[in-house]
Amino acid sequence: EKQPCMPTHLQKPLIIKTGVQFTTKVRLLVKLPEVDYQLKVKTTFDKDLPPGRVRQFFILTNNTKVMDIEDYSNGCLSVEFRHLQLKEKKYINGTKGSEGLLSVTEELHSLSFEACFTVQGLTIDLETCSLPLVVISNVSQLPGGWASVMWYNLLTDEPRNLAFFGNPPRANWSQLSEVLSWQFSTFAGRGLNKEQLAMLGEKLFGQHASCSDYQVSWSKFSKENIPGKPFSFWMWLDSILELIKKHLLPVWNENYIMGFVSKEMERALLKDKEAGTFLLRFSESHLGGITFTWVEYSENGDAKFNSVEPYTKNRLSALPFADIIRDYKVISDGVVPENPLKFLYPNIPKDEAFGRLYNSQPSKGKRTIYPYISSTLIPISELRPNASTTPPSCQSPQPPMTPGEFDVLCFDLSDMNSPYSE
Amino acid sequence: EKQPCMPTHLQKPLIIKTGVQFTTKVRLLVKLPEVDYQLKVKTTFDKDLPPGRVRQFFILTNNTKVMDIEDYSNGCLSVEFRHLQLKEKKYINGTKGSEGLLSVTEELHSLSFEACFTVQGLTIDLETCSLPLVVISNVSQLPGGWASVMWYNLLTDEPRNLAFFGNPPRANWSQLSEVLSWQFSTFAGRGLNKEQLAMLGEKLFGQHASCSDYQVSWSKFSKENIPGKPFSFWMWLDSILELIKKHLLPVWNENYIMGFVSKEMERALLKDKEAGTFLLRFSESHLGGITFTWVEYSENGDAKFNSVEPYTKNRLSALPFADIIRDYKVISDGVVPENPLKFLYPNIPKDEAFGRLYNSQPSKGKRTIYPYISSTLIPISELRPNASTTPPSCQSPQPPMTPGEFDVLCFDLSDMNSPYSE
DNA sequence: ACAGTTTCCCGTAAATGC
DNA sequence: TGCATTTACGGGAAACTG
Repeated sequence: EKQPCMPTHLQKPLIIKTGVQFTTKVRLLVKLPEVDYQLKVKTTFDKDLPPGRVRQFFILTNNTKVMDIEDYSNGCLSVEFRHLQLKEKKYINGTKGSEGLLSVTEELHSLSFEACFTVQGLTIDLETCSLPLVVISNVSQLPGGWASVMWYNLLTDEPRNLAFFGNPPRANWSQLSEVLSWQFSTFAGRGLNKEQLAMLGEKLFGQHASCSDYQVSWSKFSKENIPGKPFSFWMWLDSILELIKKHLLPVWNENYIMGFVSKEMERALLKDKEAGTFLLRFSESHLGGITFTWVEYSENGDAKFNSVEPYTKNRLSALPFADIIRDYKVISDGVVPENPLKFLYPNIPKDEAFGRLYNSQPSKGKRTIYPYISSTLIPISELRPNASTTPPSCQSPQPPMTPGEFDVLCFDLSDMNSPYSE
Repeated sequence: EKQPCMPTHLQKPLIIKTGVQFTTKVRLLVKLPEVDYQLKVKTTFDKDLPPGRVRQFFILTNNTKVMDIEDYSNGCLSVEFRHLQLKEKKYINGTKGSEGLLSVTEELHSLSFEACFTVQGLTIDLETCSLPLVVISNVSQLPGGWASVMWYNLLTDEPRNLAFFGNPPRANWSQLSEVLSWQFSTFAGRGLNKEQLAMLGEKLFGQHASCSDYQVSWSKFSKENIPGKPFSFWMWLDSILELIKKHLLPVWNENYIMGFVSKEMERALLKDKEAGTFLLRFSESHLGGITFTWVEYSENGDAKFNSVEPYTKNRLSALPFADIIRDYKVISDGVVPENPLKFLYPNIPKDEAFGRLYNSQPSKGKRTIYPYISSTLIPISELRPNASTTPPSCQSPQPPMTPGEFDVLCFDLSDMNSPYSE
């Protein structure tokens, strides 16, 4: 019979996309007394799934079963499976299972490994399996997958509780906020500070005290929409993470993006600063948008706050953000256009902050191809005299998390790579 | 034995990409005397290829072989194969064939259909096959594929000369230019006029008389690079066709793009026109670029011509071309920026020509999301006083083609669809 | 080293399923 | 009908392969 091995070590639980190759490696931790013959390891996906599961997958490539021992890296045997690919097993029996309660990214799967060998007349079966895996079919499901992985790692130490999302526990904000910050520091190179986390907490809990440690439900974190918005808290936050990764990395890493600031806080900060002082803030109303807000003073000394329509990935791929800040102009009726952005909050001269980050030269540079006049895009806003501006609401909270530690024995599922594993 | 059928009718020879689905339909033209049993048709790809062929493909899907009669549309039997997919047959025997002379898009393939039935004790084998097909593995090979299809259609009536590109004939410019114009009228809605074709002829033949009917070799048409350029004549022309299809359709269809004009001709046309008169021309130095050139006069009355750096698909997807024309500004040292484009050659006021084609309102319109100031991109050129401009060379020729007609008999390969068949 | 060719796979759009 | 999920495949880039 099967000799169940102790669980398995996996740094980063994974998200696997059907049809996309992934790699996994298993290591035998016990030293076998001179096993000469070829030791075969078989990988099986969704091996022990309870029947009636909604979706079930299998490994498409013929690498499914047999593999011989290869590496003697640090004295122990290991196998690496490459080019594995998942495909859905259609119509397991009749129709799909029932639990239509869970969404695709809440459904947890696993990859099993088996081997069998004989030592001194003893037949030994080894078996181990990975931490829970999320299977998606389109990259558009990645954010949902990440949410699941985070929640699982944060809230359980069980190595393979595939039913975790049947009744997921709540998270303390102190834990959750730490994980969120960790996401930013891992993927964008800089985590979230206290003020930024406070704003996120306010978004989840409202204006309540940021001192007590509220609990967040899984649903509130990633399933329910934020009141009045067509997306959940995590979808919103992840869209920002993506925006940073693709378009704002240097600016983010220089800490020039305050980012998570309520509009009320924003005004409080800018009020009384020098005219032309601005700060950068992520849009709360649209996914993956960033805007800048600057302060001006009318003749009677009243502060006036202006924000541009948030820039999203499409706009930013046409023009890098630093260049937008450099070149932004406001036109008011035939006057020579002027850039209203002068000082990055609290008081850093714009070019001093962003100078190194500017890309295309202010139009002239950029080796002009001989007969042509070079041309760049300039972001402009046209203000009509009667333009009134009055921004809306505000919020604030704080963070912690520690990924589970996993034990190791016979098998060490030491590494598993898919494009989505970090 | 096989009863070879007469060739086959195929409106549009095809380009098929491996791994991408295509559809084909075969029709039986003879009325069978009450065939009750199921008539099976088998499709085979690259059935009779000479061995040693460089690449060989097969139909991946299990739809490969059997299909029963389905449609009685207009009284005749037909089968439609859907979701067919091609995959390369690797290592036919040992290494690939030898003829490394032909490029992938010059290699012609074919799709065969076979059926067998018995009438009144007579066993009849039917067989037919498609016109030559080009197989590609990436859309980046499409332009090359189109070139082959055009050349084949233009220069032979043979239904399946798979060795056509072993020694491809030359084309008369009178024929070729007609095909080229036809490409534009088919895919972009408007063909090429005499002047445009004359410029293309000059590009191929130099300044020579455009009256005599020069011949163009296949190599010169699509394989050799244009002297001094890193692309062939067809690659260049096709890049423009693509640019039009994706970004310039309305402007092209309104006939506002002169497009194919040598720089010399351009100057001759603009000289003496009112200041601010401009015309639109495709870049000859870069793939898929369009520029505008306008005329100005210095104080002593000398004409001065300016062209912007050509806009390519990336820029145009950030900002539609009509809007670029509307908003383009030139800045000279602190002066209020001005749009130098006033009249579309010969003398149409800019807004009269392009007014209907403008997209985003001149910034203001576009329902501004409440607290935000809307913003648009404006293309600008910054001129320094010492900017000198002097454009280069010029050329000119003319067009004709008629796709072959194909005969029909037993089988009528009536239709064949792939995403690339028009 | 490199050029021609294929593979890989994201991200959008469309199709499908429920 | 609408939403959730999958499929399709263009397009850019990496990997392959002689």
